[in-house]
Amino acid sequence: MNIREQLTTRIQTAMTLAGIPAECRPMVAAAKKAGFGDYQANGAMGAAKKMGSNPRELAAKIVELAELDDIADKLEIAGPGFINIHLKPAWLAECVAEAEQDKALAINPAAEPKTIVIDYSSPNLAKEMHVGHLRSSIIGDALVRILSRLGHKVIRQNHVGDWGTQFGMLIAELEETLQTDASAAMALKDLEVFYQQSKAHFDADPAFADKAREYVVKLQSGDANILKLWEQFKQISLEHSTDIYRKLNVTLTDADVCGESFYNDDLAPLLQELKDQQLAVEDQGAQVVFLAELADKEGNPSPVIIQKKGGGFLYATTDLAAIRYRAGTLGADRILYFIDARQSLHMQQVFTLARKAGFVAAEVSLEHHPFGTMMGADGKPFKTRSGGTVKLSALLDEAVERAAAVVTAKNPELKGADEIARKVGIGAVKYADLSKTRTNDYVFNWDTMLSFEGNTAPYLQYAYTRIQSIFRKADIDPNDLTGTIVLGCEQEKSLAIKLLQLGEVLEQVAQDAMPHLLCTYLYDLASLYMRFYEACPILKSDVAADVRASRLRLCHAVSRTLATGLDMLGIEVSERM
RNA sequence: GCGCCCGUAGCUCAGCUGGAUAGAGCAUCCGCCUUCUAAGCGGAUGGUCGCAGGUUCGAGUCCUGCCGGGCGCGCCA
Repeated sequence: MNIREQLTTRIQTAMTLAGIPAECRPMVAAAKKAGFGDYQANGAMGAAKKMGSNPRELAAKIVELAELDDIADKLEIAGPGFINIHLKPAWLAECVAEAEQDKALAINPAAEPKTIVIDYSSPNLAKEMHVGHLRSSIIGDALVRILSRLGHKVIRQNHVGDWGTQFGMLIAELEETLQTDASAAMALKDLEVFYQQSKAHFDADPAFADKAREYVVKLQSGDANILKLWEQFKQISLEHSTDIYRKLNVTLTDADVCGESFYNDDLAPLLQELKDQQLAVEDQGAQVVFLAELADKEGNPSPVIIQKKGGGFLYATTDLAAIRYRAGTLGADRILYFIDARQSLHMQQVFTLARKAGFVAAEVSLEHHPFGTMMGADGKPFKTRSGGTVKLSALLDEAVERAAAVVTAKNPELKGADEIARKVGIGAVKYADLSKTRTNDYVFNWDTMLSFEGNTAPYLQYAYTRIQSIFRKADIDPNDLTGTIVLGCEQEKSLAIKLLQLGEVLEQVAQDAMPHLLCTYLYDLASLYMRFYEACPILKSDVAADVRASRLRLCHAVSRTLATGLDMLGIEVSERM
């Protein structure tokens, strides 16, 4: 089901019959205003310009030739040559009825299913997850869910930081702690504290610092004892992350972890290949690739350091190994990176070099989908009151607490309030982020996100429960509804059209990795439902049985669409709230 | 210095391949509960789309310059 696609096909045909060149698109879009019909085709004006003819006359010709009798009531020409399309309520009703019954809500699966690798979350295991990991985790996970539902093969890659010099220090500290403390789990209960403790130890005690450095070397050379400690550390740190993912309702599991250490053995051969291709050259003792593709105005090429003076590798090296693995071994058609906008240059370098070195074929799409910084109310990066980094676990706990306060204040007798507060609180945090344009910075505000007014998760969740309440009241199973859907009034028709647009929206979200478009869609849908709810009684005694049945099916289509849409954003709904 | 991103209502944000009178929510004001959850709905007020040019039938959207803000720019990741 895709109204826009159907209209596009048919109007394109009419345009061809009218002698319009094929490169002129029909430009079909949902109507921008209530008075302009349901959909509009704006292609006549562009075509007329190209052909040097009169746009209104051309529009008239297209209207005359277009075969839309089965789906449209009338086509009108307005302004300089807009074609306004009024869809047939009976046809819309049929389509909605089909979607309401269909397991997949009549969403068209992707025409060509692809293998899509998604790199997201990727915390540093040396430390606790903090707010800086929030956006990548939830935006990336939303795309995982959406692309999966469209029928793509999605491979999650949690590129965790589990390697590097800091691990020498941490392992040395862990070893010492284990001599007095019984368990590693206890010692690493608070990763942040442990990190600071080791750092202080490292700075204060030269002997310890030497040991830390020695352990880095031992780790890299594969010393069994050191590796065992490292594994232990990794394991416990990963459990922290997994806890966060569960709390956040993010689908990542241990199976998706493919961290920096995974590529260790590949780094030296990779460098050798770059040297063999004469891409990497020695410069000031380091191995560097100069990319003319990213040169500045004066023609100075952009340098990428592949190997440090001392022989160590950098994250560019690891990222190159990773991208080659993803394109090659994993067989990706698209590789999506959900990484902070500040790393744009780095990503561009990696992409450019990966192509140049032949690590990634031209057909494979490499996409950095950057996002902005999370800001506090003061417009500066979000921090604790004392200026520290906000831990993700603390943030999520606070979200649930605040949601509990709001929920119990509104509805003191609510049963299962804890579970509902969890869904509302976590949903609010995620939705606040997902609903903003990804590339912009956004202002984090508890009151706004937990409000039941406006474009928020609680508003959408409430719309869903309101519908469930109707089904309870009527004592019916919404899956067993029968009867014909009839779109008798404007509110019902607008609602039906919106319901049928889910597929269009998902297609665009899948293409541009912009989940806020889905949020906007769901908010529009919920708003239209609320209007319908006010205007169209369902269970009242004076409502005829057939009207009641029709409206119940509409309700069901809306509740399924809301639940499915929110699920694709990783947000849960409740039967009551 | 160079590069990338951003600048839309008092605040938070939309605005899709250039399209019709630039839209929501909050806040402010006015209405609507003997009626399916008023956690809602309807209405009003509020704009030199940072500034100046340009491209064209048409620019918030594309191009150039400027102003203002953020971020990045070879041995951290």
